[in-house]
Amino acid sequence: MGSEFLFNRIARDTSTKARAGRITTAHGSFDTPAFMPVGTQGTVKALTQQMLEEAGASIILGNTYHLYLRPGHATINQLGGLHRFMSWERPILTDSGGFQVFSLNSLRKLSEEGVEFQSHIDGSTHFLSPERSMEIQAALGSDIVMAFDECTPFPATRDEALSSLELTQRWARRSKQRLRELHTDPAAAENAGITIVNQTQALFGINQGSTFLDLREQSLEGLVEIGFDGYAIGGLSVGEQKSAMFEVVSHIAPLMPEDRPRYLMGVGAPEDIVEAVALGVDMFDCVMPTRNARNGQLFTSRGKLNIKNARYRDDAQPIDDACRCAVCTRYSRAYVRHLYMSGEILGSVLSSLHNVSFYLDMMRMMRQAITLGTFKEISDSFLSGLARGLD
RNA sequence: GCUGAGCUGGCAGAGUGGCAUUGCACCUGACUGUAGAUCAGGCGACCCCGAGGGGUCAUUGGAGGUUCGAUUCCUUCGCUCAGCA
Repeated sequence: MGSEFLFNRIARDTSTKARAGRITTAHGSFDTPAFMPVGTQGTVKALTQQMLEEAGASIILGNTYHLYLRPGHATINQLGGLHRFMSWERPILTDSGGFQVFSLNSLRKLSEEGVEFQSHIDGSTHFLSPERSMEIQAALGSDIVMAFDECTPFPATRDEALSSLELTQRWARRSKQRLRELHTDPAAAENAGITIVNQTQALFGINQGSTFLDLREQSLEGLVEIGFDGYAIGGLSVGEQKSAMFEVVSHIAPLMPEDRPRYLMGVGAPEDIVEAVALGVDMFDCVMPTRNARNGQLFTSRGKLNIKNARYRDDAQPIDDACRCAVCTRYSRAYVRHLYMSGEILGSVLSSLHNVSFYLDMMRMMRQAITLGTFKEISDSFLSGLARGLD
């Protein structure tokens, strides 16, 4: 594993820690800093794969937990893996199920071995472990596999954070061992009932430690010792203050191996992503553009806008006149609002397309600025635009 | 014309002597590795302030009555619907 997974650094900003690069996988390459739209159940909600391609999505997320429960990883494996199943030939990263261990905590029982949990769909009992998560992700054939971790709940005492990160550490080692085994020992895959559909799956380890900076360092050292293709910062945006989140990112990101991708999991709002790019983060994912779109909240270069507000009833302007996405070049705010007020599906479709396009354009803008050496000016101006508001 | 059933917020629809319930619609807000096309709050008028609330008045088709107190009971008028002439 990892033989065809590459991270090439292309440019580095001099006034910040921002960096631009290119990641190569078995399903092609994508440029960083990158935003990965979240497609939990084999679909980025409300968008077709063609829309995603046209909006410029170069990698998307899938989820181990959800796809394991439905339709089942064996089914997807038999159909040729997740790429073929959902007809998406660009890279895919799969989350390990670790986040569901956190968000579905009322339905689970945690042990050293793994997590016993009840399906949120039908209440049936299942067991997820590092080994099981690797089997599922191998069956799905994603290009980037995430180690099975425990997303430490917030708030956590220092002792809780420590024992949580140590568990994540042991699970990280087991994840690596099992994924390697599945890839190098044909009998192992066969015994697990799966076919290896992607020979070059990269594996990322996940940094934990809550808001304790020394624990974050301890976690990172342990992960680097095991050795991963990339490193993720997990356990943030789980209820802590934003200042605490950036304290962690600004401390730990620069300590992460320079020659490996750095991935900040679950973040975030546009301004959060810009700030994290400036701290040297390469990859992001977040449900915000898609979930908020379905709930009528749209992102613009002048801050966010709730399209359901009465003030947009007669507004002939595009959602964002600075946006050149397929929605903004064709439809008015009044029309999109009408779709929402009427409960029409197209409202969610157009809003999701706009929000995802907005995020992807923002990433493109930052990549270009880093390469041209203008990141500081461009990002400052972008942030002040967001803060200016629509009035 | 007779008989019966009704009339409650923008709409629908509970309540049957003591704070007018709920849904829809409408108005806001929230959402960060998706148990979420979800959730939360507001929704008669006017006034006050320390911005958290506080106060006054009105209100269940109209008018009257009984009662400490009426959406609820009584009288009457109006309107709607159904059946019968």
